[in-house]
Amino acid sequence: MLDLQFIRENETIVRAAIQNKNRQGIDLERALELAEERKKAAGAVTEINRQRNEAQKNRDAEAGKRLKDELKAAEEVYQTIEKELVSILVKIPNIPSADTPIGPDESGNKVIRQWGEKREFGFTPKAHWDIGRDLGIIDSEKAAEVSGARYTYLKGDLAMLQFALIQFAMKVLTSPDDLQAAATEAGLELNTKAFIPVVPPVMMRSQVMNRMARLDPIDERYYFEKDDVVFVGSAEHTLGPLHMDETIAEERLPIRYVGYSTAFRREAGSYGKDTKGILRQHQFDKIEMESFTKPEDGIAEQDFMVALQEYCMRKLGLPYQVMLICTGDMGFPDQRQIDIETWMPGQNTYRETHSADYVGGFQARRLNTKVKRSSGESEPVHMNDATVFAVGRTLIAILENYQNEDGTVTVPEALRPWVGKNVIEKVVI
RNA sequence: GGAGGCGUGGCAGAGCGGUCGAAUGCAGCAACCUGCUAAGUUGUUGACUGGGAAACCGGUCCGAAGGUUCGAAUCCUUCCGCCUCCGCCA
Repeated sequence: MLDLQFIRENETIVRAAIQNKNRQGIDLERALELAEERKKAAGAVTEINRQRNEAQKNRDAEAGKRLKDELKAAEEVYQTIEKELVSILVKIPNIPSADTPIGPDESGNKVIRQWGEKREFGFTPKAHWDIGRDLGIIDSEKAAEVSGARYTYLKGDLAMLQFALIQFAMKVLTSPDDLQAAATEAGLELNTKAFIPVVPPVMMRSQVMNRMARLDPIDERYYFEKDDVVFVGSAEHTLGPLHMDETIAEERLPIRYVGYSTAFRREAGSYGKDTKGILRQHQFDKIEMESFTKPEDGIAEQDFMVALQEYCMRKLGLPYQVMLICTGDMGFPDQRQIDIETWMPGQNTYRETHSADYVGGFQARRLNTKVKRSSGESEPVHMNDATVFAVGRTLIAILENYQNEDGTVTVPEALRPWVGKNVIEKVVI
C-alpha cells in the first residue's frame, strides 16, 4: 500500500503508475475525497472523546450516557469511510522506478545483459521432458494418476541434483567470501552481511498474505477455508512477514534471509500452457532471498541480489540473460523487477528462471515493519525479494544444457560434491 | 483433542471498576560526585496521532476484536499467542 500523503502530493505519478501497470478502474478521485472525509470524522471522534473524558472527571452520568451514543455513531461514520478508503488504496499499485521501461506486456521488457556461450551440440538437443522420460528421472504419468496434472515424481540422480542445488545455494548465500566476490564482480560496494538461512512455514494466514499484497488473485492460491490459511506461492510470502509489527534500529540493517521452501501455485488461467515437463508445476521447490534495508539502500540491495543470482548461474555455467521488466509485466507491489531468463537449448529459447522484486516500503507499510533512525524518526523499511533458484526450472536448464549424445547428462562441476557423481544415469527399477 | 494458568512500557514486574499512561527495579539519557574493579546521588526517559513556528494543548494505545458500565488494564464473550499437565502423534 502506498502512503496516503505520497498519493496526495504525487497524484500525476500515481495516475501514471495505474495506467502503465494496467490497473485502470481505480477511483483515485474518490480516495482523495474519502481521505478528507476521514480527517473530519477523526476530528469529530476526538472531540467527543475529549468531552467524554471531561464528563468522566466530573462524574457526569447524564452527559456520559449521551456522549456514549454520540461516540458510537461517530465511530461508525469513521469506520465506513475508512473501509471504503482502504479498499481503494490497496488496489493502487506501487510506483515503477525511473529506469523501468514503459510497456504493455512482456514485449516491453528489455535485455540488459547476456552471459555465457550457447553450447554447440553435435546432435539435436532434446527437451528436458524427453531427457527425463528416457532416463526415468521424471515421471509425469504416474504423478498425473496419483496427484493430477502439473505434478511429477523426480527420481534417482535428478532428486539428488535437487538437493545439491539447495546445498550449493545455501552455501553461497552464507559464505562471506562468495558474497564479497559476487558484489565485486558486479562492481557493487555495499555491506555484504551474510544471509540467515531459514526453513519457513509453507502455510500462512490469509490475512498476513493480504498484508504482503500477494493474496490477490486469490484464484492463484490454494486456500483452506476451514483454517483460513493459504499455501505459500514462494518462501518470500512467509519470509517477508518475519518482522511484521516490529520497529528495527537502523544499525541492525540490512537484515538478510535465505529461505528454502516448497511453493504452491494453482496456475489458474494457464490451462494448456507449458503442460509438458516440469516448467510449470503446482508444486515446486525454491530458494528465495528476502531482505530488509534502509530506504536509501533498497535499489542497491536489488542489484546485489541480482549479482548473487548471476554469480550462482555462472558457477553452474548456464547461459542467461538479465531482463528489466516493463511496467505492464511487472508485479503489483514492485518498484523495479529484474528477471533472469536461462537458455534452454532443448526448447531453443530463453525461459524465465529468476525474479528479483524491489518493493520499497510498499509491503512494509501494511506489515508495519519500520526502521527507527538515529534521529528518532521511524518509517517503513524497504524490502527486496529474489529467487536464488527455482529448483525445477534450474534442473531443466541443467538437463538441457549438459545433455550428452548418449542420453546421459553431465553434472555441473559446482554440484558434484553434493551429487556424488559426474554423470546422471538412467534409473533402473 | 481434554484440564488449568498467563499475555501490562526496551526488559523484569505491580495494579484487578474512577485518584492509572500505569508503582517499583533494571536498562537508557543528563547533571553532579568518585581514583578503583557492570560504584553513588539527583533529575529525566513510552509509542502512535491531531493542532501549533515553538512552548504547549488534545486524542488513542495495558495481545486483538466486540460487549457490560456514566466510567475498564481491571468484569463478560470470541479470537490470537505463550506456558503446565493429560491424550495422540512424524
